[in-house]
Amino acid sequence: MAPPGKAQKTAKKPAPKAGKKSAPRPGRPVRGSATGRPVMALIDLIGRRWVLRILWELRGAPLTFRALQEACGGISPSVLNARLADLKETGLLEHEEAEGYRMTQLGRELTEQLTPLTGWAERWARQLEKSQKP
Amino acid sequence: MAPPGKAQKTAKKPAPKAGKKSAPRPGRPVRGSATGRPVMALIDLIGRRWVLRILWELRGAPLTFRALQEACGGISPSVLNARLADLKETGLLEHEEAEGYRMTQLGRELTEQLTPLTGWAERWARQLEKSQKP
DNA sequence: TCCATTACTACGTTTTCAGTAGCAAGAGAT
DNA sequence: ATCTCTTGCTACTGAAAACGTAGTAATGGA
Repeated sequence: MAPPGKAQKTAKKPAPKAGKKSAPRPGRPVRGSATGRPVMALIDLIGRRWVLRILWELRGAPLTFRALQEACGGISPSVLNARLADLKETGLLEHEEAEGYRMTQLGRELTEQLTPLTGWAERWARQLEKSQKP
Repeated sequence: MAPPGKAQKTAKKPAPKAGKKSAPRPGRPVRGSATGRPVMALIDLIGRRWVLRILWELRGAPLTFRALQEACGGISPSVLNARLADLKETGLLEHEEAEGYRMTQLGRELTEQLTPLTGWAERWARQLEKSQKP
């Protein structure tokens, strides 16, 4: 066991005392990594539920809040709103009165990197079929 | 702007009634999408907490359970084990006595598609710095 | 035998998400 | 002005997931 003798009194953490959460971003410690390396922040961000899906649904045209909610199969508005706040805060998307939520340039670059995953997913599906019901 | 008459579906899900969870996989309905499209299964899978991180940590050499746990900054063993089960079940990684957990060929192809995200994350970091403290 | 390591499992606490209801603001029609 | 509709949310409760720690069985030396 690595950490030496500090196990006797199980003192609790009394005051994390965070009033508000903010999105993971480069330069700050994130879940499971204190280095602040940008790729770790990205992994933390897009590893949160719905984030990837939201980006995916917005890869084409902008969508309004309600349209996006429907596109995501009825995601609850509280969670959707929280994720949208994260994505706005990290500069991946923005809200315009007329059109709704849309990708920023940066966001578009990210989703462009993600589109080839479709191809991989197809191969994955074929492979699983083969090994599953042969 | 908004699609008209199909916003008010009051479809309820009264009986989740699942004895056991299984990983999202192509061909089956996943969270927020009933179509079974492979890319949706992928989005669901890697949008789960720690999945992307685990893949990331295994992109180089295989790691034992403990080494992986440490690499992920002290992820709890119950969650790690659950995620490893998901990833084994979906054919992305496998466990070998001697070396520990290692990517399958398919898994390696996926992580190879993900590595360029490092570059994007660097640009993201620079952009956020600029717009933050100008 | 004792000690260390590995791969987990159990379980109580904390955090996050789901699901539904509802509200304030704006636009158009009457 | 009022009525109705849409939009973008907020509030609240209950369920699910993750956290964190302890502990167990199996294996391998010294």
